[in-house]
Amino acid sequence: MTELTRRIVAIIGAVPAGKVVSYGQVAELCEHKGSARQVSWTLRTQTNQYNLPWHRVIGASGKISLKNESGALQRERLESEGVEVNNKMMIDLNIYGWHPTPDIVDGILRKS
DNA sequence: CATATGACGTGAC
DNA sequence: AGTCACGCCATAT
Repeated sequence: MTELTRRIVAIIGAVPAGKVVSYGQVAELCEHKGSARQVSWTLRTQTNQYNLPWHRVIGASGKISLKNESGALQRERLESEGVEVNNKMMIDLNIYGWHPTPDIVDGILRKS
């Protein structure tokens, strides 16, 4: 696995329940701004092996990106931990967005 | 090596 | 707020 993938897994695994992050935000926290698509690729391929809280990752606009059944499942899992999702699959990032401080992020990346 | 493919992001309108 | 055209970048083929 590449260094970027390792970091993405570490960051996503550290998102607290009841909070959400965007794909691009995860990329930025990994010091790979602009690699949002790699975050989605990682989620699609590595989720099972690392038991990641994939449902806490959404689009930058606050909208759940998955469609149909997968999206419905993501919504259920989020609501079950207290995150409000409106009828347009949108989440208020001002309330549920995760904004770790740089030192926290540093610890996460260093520890893994 | 050339294209295609995304669970994306952003600016323009 | 919603659409669109690009830009982005690791993998896949």
